[in-house]
Amino acid sequence: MSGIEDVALRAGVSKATVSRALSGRGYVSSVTRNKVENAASELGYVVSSNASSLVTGRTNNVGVIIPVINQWFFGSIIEGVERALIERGYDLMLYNLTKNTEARSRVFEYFLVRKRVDAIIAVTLEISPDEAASLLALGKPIAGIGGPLAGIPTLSIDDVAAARLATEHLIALGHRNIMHVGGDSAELMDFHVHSKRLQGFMDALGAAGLPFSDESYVATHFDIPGGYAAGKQILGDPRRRPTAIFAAADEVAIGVILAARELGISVPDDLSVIGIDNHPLADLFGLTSIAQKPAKQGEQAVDLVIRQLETAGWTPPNIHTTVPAQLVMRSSTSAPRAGAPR
Amino acid sequence: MSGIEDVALRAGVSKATVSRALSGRGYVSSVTRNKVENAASELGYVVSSNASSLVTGRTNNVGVIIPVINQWFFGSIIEGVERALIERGYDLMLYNLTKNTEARSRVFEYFLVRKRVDAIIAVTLEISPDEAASLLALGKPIAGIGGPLAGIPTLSIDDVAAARLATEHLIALGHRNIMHVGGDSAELMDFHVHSKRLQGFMDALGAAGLPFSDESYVATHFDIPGGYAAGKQILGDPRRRPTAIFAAADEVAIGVILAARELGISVPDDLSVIGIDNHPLADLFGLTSIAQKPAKQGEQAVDLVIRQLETAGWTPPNIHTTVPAQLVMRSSTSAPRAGAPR
DNA sequence: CCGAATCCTGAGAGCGCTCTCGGTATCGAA
DNA sequence: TTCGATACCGAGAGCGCTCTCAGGATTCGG
Repeated sequence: MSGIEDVALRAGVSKATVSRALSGRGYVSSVTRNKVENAASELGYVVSSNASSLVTGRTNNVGVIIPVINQWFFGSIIEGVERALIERGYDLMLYNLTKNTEARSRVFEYFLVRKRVDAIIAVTLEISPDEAASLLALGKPIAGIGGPLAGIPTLSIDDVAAARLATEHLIALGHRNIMHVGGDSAELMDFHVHSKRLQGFMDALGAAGLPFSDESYVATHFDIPGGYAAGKQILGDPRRRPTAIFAAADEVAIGVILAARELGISVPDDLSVIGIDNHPLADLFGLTSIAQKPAKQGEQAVDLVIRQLETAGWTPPNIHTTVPAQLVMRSSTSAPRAGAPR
Repeated sequence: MSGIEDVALRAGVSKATVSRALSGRGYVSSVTRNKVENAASELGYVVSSNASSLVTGRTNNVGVIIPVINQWFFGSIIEGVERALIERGYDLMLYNLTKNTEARSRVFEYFLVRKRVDAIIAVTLEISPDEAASLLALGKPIAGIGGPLAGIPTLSIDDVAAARLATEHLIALGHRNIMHVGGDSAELMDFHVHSKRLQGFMDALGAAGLPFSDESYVATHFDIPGGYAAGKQILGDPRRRPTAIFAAADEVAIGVILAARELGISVPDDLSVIGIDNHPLADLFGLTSIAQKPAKQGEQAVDLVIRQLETAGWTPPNIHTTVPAQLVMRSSTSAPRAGAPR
């Protein structure tokens, strides 16, 4: 591996000039720049990012902490973040922070601290005050997806509003007997998503003068099998059956639809179903949904940290930014059957 | 940020001793080690990995190149790789290498080369000879998932054998009219998976003396909607309808099942369906499948590169390793109906 | 035509570590 | 006692860059 010295020699200039020519910082005549570039490519030279980081203090790495990878929402975020980072010349260091406390503390105490990243993007991170403090103490730009999170700029859809929007859609269609299938709030990785979506559901019911009881709500796993199980449970008893279900996520909604189909319950004739996310499978199931774009949220989070990094003194304007979420109507929702129980 | 000097001062020892104490290399008395550790934690000191990398030449980073993130197979690999890397003290740098040639060449020419990673794990990477050469030229340990790939140790299930196993299962049940729904071989990211699974299908048919024609095979997108579309197409015409379908992946198989349900075709009574992967949703759909464990493959790939990194002179024994794949029987396959068309 | 501003380049210090090398202390075997 | 092996520690070189600083060349307005 050839070093900067070799390039300098070959180009007949000094190390300093090579550095300037290749990094684009400082004055270099175009003639010299060409010489240097030629020499560099002839030697297959490429700057050692370690050496350069050592003096500049910049690593050109951004750490991403994420609780799950293998789920549409999270996978999309990673894709968005990666794309945006590479485009700007940064590398992505991935930390999959599960509930596992051992690996967890390891990441916090060991990896993130080692001056390996310039900034951190934390995705739906449910962190303890200690952990938050240690993140902040790094003095590095941080952005969160989810939130709000004390002291950290975050962005997400307005979960309460989205849930209310979904519920209101059902109410507007004429439904009066609506149930909610949400996430299990015992699950760590939720950033209070579950409780907020439940809240929005309750708000909408309340505003419409509809009753809410324990019977109006079922918690389950946040995936298709979870929705399926909940669907089977809810729809099993014909007399209790609601005319509409608001699922807290499209995966859950799809599970509900599958359960309904299996029970011979027609969607939307016998049962309307709405979810949140606008998952790629929503189309296949004709699922009405509240759309959000996690990949875009990832890009925005990158913006947030990179801007802090590159424009001195800039700090994010709001502590929490709400990104848009809109109703996408498909065929899983309609007015309840005329003779439906109320 | 305090440096090693500060710790040395506070502990009353030299920089060299601090380095030894903290890195665990070389002789340090336990008394001294304690002093150093205390001083370090009191100061909140943590070694600069850049400075250390600069002299050791090791970054403790492993680059992972992967074509997709948001799919079960790939997401699981990332999870497995990440877990295994963190456990061993390495960080994961993620490069999502799509077909997009711009970002692609960027990763190859710019990122990977910059001495930022100690090793590379390439997942189902369909690379050009040039790209392969540039990877090898880095002189860094590489492992691939998929393959085989010239000059690079790889690991994967035996796709031909897995496909044959799936097909043989159908044949053994008595099916004679079997179709295959596979991936579109025009898609870049496939490492010839599609053609290999088709091959295994053909092999099995041939061995059983069953005919293969253009009609025996449909290519589609490698996901649930793709399987659904293919299913609709295949199952639409009752007279052409096979008694069994071998789908090249569980997502595709699930799509086929959904299509069948919609057409009122009973699985497995009217149609047997088998896939490959043992996807988490396979259970929900009762899908018989050939199981593989991508997360484990990820861990094995990590093993491969880390061992090369840490045990001098060690090189991977085989150029390509086959990992096991087994039949998992569920309820989507059975003997064909007695009066079924042959 | 002169001084100031601008452009271009090189010498060399130093980023924060690790590692070699040499020196001292300890200890068991000869 | 002597000697070699082993344990422990410090001084200082150097990893491969970037950046400051100083100096020379060039341009330009007055």
